[in-house]
Amino acid sequence: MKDGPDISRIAALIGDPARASILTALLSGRAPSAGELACEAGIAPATASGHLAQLTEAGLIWPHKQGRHRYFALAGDEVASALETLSGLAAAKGHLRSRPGPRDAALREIRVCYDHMAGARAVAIFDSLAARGYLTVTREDVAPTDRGAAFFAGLGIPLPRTGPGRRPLCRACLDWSERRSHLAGALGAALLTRCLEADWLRRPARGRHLHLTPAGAQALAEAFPT
Amino acid sequence: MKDGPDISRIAALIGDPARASILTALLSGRAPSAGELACEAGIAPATASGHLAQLTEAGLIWPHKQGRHRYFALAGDEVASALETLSGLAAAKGHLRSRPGPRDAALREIRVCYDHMAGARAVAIFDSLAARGYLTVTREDVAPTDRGAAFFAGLGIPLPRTGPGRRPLCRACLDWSERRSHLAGALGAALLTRCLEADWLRRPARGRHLHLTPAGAQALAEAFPT
DNA sequence: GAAACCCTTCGGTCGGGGCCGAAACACCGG
DNA sequence: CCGGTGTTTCGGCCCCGACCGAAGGGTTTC
Repeated sequence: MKDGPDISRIAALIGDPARASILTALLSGRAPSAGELACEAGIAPATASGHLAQLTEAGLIWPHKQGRHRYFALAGDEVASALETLSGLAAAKGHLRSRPGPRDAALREIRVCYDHMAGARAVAIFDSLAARGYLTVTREDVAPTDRGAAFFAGLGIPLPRTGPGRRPLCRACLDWSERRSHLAGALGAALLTRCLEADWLRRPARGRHLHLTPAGAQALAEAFPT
Repeated sequence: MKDGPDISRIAALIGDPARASILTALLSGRAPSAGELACEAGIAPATASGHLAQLTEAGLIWPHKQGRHRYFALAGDEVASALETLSGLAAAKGHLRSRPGPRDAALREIRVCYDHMAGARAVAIFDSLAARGYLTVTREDVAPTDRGAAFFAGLGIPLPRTGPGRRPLCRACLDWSERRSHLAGALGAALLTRCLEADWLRRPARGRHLHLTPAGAQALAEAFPT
């Protein structure tokens, strides 16, 4: 009914919570893969694929295919500036993210992030590893030390193989509830797998929750002292 | 899933076509009533009322009650700037409004706007009135001259009464298809009523279209020469 | 007080679109 | 050629929310 550019089409794209999560994740300047973005938004890869297709077709993001992966970045600074302007407006009007609810508390404690652990407990594990010299943590990179490799072997986790075309061994993933890093990458995935297999953690049929068993609480406290 | 302001809530508000129409209408700086905004967005008053409540609660617009009417304005320049930024982004990405279709052409020629005429024909009438000195048009106001009053009386349209609490006699309404003003207000409404009653125009049961009868085409051409 | 007018609330309908699981498709390494 | 992995397509479910008609407050004019 109005002339001019169709403001509602683009606003509707940003208006979906999952797509907004994707866009704000891209606002950091990184170029994550489709799967990582799905994890970030808390949705299944299939759903994320649909969202990414919409955003790509609208010209808001640019895909960059490389091997099996597809990495995404914001299409330009015009997009970034529009997102920032909206953020400023939202902040000015006092519309903050959902305040913590009852089940939100459990999520903040421990949950699945893609294929590794996240939440307060995961951050504590990361800190413990770093404090005892099992990980070398730089601004850009995370790697296990020799002593760290031995420590993981003692937990029944041999270091996953590394190489070109394979998944990075370690990554630092920013935890949204803690605003600090937890362990991601192939090693983070192996750690979660080990915890599930040892029945330290159980994952419900649905959702991102993780249930910490009593045995798991004790084992994790011993393995990762503060 | 992310911290920070909830960008998606506000974007979702702007993302609905009806609400976007309302907001862009307010972007002109006018303060239309709820009914006018409903007309602008092409929705029923009941629906518009719901949208306006949402926008008000979100702090994007400010209501101003006056008598039976409720007028609305944008809540501030932050809102306006966010809308403009989105417009710019939409334009840059080539997302224009629906391209003119077959029935869109008819709408651009002549249509109903609330309770008066709009479109190319309505703009031509407005220009004709102004050119012949029947209307005094200032930047802020429109008013009929004495000669204009006589002219309208000759058409069978006595000047509607004016006064406090009553509808403004004349208003200039910006035409979206022509980007110029047409005659609104009580006088504009009376003109449309006269045209319908003289069977110069017919309005279908639904939609904003107006059908110009042959007699109407002749009568309007005589009454409002270019 | 009655009537006209503007706006809102309420109930109910309905369509769009987000979501997931499963399967198909691409790509890599062996 | 064959598993492992990342991504997309497909089919179907389901819920949110936009929409309208009708009825109910408020307000102004006669």
